[in-house]
Amino acid sequence: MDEKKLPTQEEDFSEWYNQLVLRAELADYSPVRGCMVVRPYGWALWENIQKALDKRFKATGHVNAAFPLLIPQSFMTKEKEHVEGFAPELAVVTHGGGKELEEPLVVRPTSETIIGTMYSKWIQSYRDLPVLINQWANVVRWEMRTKLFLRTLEFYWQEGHTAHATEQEAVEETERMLNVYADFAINEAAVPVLAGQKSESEKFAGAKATYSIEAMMGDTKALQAGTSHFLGQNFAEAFDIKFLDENNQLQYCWTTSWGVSTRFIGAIIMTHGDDQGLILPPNLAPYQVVIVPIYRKDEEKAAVMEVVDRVASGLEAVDVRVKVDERDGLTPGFKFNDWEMKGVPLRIEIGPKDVEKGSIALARRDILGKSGKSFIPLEGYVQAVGDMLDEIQANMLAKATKFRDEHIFEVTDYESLKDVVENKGWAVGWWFDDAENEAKIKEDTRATLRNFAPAEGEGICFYSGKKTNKRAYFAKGY
RNA sequence: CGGGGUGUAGCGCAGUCGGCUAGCGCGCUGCGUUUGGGACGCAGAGGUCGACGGUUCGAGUCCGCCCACCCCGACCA
Repeated sequence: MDEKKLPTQEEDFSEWYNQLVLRAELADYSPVRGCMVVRPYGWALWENIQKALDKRFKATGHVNAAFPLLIPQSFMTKEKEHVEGFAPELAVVTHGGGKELEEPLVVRPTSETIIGTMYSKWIQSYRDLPVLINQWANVVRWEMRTKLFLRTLEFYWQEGHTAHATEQEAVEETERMLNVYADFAINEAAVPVLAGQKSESEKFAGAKATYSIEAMMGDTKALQAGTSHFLGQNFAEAFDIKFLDENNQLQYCWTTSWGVSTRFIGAIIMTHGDDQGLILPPNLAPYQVVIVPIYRKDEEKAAVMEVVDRVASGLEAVDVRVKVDERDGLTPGFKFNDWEMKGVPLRIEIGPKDVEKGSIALARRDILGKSGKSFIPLEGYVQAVGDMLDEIQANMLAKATKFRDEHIFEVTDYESLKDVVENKGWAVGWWFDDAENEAKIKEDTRATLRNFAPAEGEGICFYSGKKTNKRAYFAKGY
């Protein structure tokens, strides 16, 4: 095996992913099976995701708080569907301080129960509503098969939990946050997503309705990249979250919850990455620009570094995230490959020839080779680099959107659905909503109903032949 | 939990029929020459051969049991 190169996506997409995560230094395996260590470069990416989302949460009126990691086991059993959904994947703490606990504690797999408990205490009146809280946290779900970022025993996420006076408000909140996620995915991560409602069988344990954003990965499999749940009054009833309305009537609240996790990093990797490594969208990349200095002798080094420092500080002054690769003893060629593996959107090369000519060389990560390379005069480089980053961001979205659209196929009968999900990508078609039929398709093809698609008018279900006003996407998923 | 596979240096691996001092590549350290697409030379450091038990004059190698991890299925943000 050539250790310098990744396996290609073509020959083994899964192995390409595994090795890329390790070699780009995003994450590493932990001593505990199924857990992951997020390395500084991966965490920096997560921090940028956090910033972009958090800004949107604040802009829509939410505030952050922190709820505890440990939850009394009994809390988990209060909402019937919630227990059933999560029972198989709970980690339970039975001992503390050297003694067996009277009541075991579960490590949160999500926080509806503990937050619901607190909300019942905090909410008395319609004047207390709505409550719009988010928390950034880690959660634990005991998964059987794990994969870095996509499915690990412990993962990091944000979970928003809101309580409202009316059903309509809660439904609006659910949709608002779904749109926030879609906006974030498209405009920050350059990951085109399809937002829609999940089917009954795919919805969150305890929810009335679940919505998701679905992204297409480079192997055409689907990845649920974010979810938003309308919880109705299920949790309000289970946790006694009540308020007095304007008419002095006691009512249950309507609640929602919504989350995006470190899994989203997997979505970025598999949406944009190529055989050379990661390709990160400029808006989220830990380093937007890397500068590789080139020189032979010490005199050259001094002259080159003078320009390098000037270029770097000029960019930093307008908040471009810049890394100067000053590592000694590595050839420029090695550094080019190294930063390509790490997905830095734009590379600037500065050598003696550039110093002499008063220019710098730009190489964009989204277009490899000569066609992605350009030489610009030092004069006005700040503007040029900024424009280039914008262009890369836009190009990445356009490319990913084109790829996705080319791999979605309209189906009108079951045979063509089978062919599409097996060989081509995603299928979309008229679907008469029926859980049994959905299960049969899943069993037959291993493809699942990802979410419902926008539909106008009526059509004939590709499976049952029944008249329906719904359309749905089907695909194999992660 | 079912099926398959692998455990030898930080990583990837070789180690023949049981044989004496366990090797190779990458990486790592030092020095020198290099540096515009994955540099080279020289000198070094680094090992409870997954664990336990057995067979044997002798076990990385054969036998037994255990453990861990990976891949494929059932479940999943």
